[in-house]
Amino acid sequence: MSIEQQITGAIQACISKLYGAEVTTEQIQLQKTKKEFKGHLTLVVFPFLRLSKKSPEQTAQEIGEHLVALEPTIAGFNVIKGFLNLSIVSSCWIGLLNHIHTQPSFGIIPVTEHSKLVMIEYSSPNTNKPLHLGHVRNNLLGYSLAEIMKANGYKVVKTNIVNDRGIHICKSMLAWKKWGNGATPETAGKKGDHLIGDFYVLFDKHYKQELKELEAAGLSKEAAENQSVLMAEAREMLRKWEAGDTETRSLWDMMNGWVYAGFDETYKRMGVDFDKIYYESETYLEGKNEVVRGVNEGILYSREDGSVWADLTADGLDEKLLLRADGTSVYMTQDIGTAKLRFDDYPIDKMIYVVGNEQNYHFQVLSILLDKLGFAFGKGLTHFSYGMVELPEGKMKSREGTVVDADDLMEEMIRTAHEISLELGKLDEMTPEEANDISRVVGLGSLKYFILKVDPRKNMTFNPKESIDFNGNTGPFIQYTYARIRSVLRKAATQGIALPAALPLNVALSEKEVNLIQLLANFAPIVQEAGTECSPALIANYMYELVKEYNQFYHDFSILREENAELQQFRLILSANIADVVKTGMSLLGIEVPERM
RNA sequence: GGUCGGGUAGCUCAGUUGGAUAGAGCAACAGCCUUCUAAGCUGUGGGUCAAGGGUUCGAAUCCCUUCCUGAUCACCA
Repeated sequence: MSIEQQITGAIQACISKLYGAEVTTEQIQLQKTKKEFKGHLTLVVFPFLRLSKKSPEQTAQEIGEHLVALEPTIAGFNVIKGFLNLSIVSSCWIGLLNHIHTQPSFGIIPVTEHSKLVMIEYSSPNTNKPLHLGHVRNNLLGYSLAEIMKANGYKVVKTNIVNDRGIHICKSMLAWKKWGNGATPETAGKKGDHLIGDFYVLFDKHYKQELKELEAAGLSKEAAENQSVLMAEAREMLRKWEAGDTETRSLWDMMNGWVYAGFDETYKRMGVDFDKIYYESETYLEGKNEVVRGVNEGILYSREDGSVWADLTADGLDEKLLLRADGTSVYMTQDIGTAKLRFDDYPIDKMIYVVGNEQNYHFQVLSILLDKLGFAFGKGLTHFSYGMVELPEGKMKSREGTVVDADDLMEEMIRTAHEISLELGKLDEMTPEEANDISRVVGLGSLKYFILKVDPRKNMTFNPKESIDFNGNTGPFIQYTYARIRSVLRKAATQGIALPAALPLNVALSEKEVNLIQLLANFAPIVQEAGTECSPALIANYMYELVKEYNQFYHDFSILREENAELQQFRLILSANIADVVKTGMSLLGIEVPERM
């Protein structure tokens, strides 16, 4: 039983005795006492005024007096307006720390055979250009959410649906054929995804030029687009691809292979991975059968031209096309097919799509359609909708060359971390390997934390000109705190200080120390909330609060120089547990922590 | 125009089922290394929580109106 539960019970008994009324635990607002006030837990007494028929101060006063008499764990109280601040005896807090200390899981729920299975789709890139900052946010959120769901006791399958077919891929292929001179990643000295991205841009450049010339010859914009030879060739290539033309397919295989090798490198650098990858080229025909079934069952309808539609006006939405007149699929149809495939492949209890908020409408429709088509999982699908990453000038635009490349960004962060570490003399006694590894951990930690600390639902601003900070509310600040604690613990070990399995309860604690125990105990509920709210940011902000508090403690109190042996042991155990929670919490964000930095 | 988000300090962001004097970081200024790592700690200044109304003992938080802003409303994905 937690301290809060114990106190809540005492308050219930107290209200019952004082006012002869039974109140539910929901009616008891017991919260952590604000820093400015004395005490540990605060009861808001306003809801009880109609019972006491007295002023807030008098009510708080009499409840306080009864509580102290009734509940031995309450050492004292003070009243400010309608707030009853309770002080809990030190032994209670040490008991709580002992409890945390002997439970290495920190509230992480183990995954068992009977755990529910959640599939998380994230990343989902196109194979015609390298990953950029938008993908970085997606990947970090997806990976972190997967870790958080695992910590909440779910079996997790991380999945990626690669958009590897379509007109955009053909554009890159065509440009390579026309102007590539047989370039490969090796001959060009470039990652495959970047090479393909360059050809995609090259196609666009030539296409624009062609349009300009046609328009100069007096054609309207629309007519020029219709007469474009380049676009016609790209479309022809797509037709050949769909017909299974051997030459087109092998070119496609080769070029996609380059892209995948590039993506793999980026994913590896970023520290994200997948359990199952779906390729659109293998799934895009799947939805059609479901749609045809939907027509037969009268859920969907055909028009005279043969196209198939869903009427969603009853749900307050529009009509939605599912099959074109020529029988080909659209995006929605493919997603229906992919969903079916996935549920055939895995016993999925919950499906989460990590996709930008620009597709809110799409997923609203998808959920309704899957439900109408009789898929039990349709209604319950979660669209983890996150906001855009914007530059100070607004959205990233590939045409204006303002797209922030994922590989460049990571390298830049690692390089900056290396420079700063050098300047601070942190790398002085390290081997080059150690120095590089710490730079990598710190640089990526900074980037990841910067992105994950923001509420995922909100758009966020990234200024490429101002490099991401390493001071203040940042990843390195949290990593640094961890490294400091580890350093103290190493020193304690060399001094032969042994730590007991449990601390004696009679050590007197400072407010700061109690505060830290309270924060530690908060980790488990935060992890839970991060899962239900789909918000790694909750964990990030908790981490910051915890280490900020710890750094103040570290500054104000000494650990190894403390002469009282029991107090010293208490501080070491407190510190060790904070380090463990930091490590665990950061791992839920996909961020590593260094032993020294 | 319809639908759905967002608007908190100069900048980037927190702010729990409605609770106390709205908090951090960055930037600016002023301090703290003979002591467990100064990527740290302490202090100063900085706010009409977009505006107005309502509910309430109590509103940044809930409701209504208005303003600004973003996304979406494709036979693109």
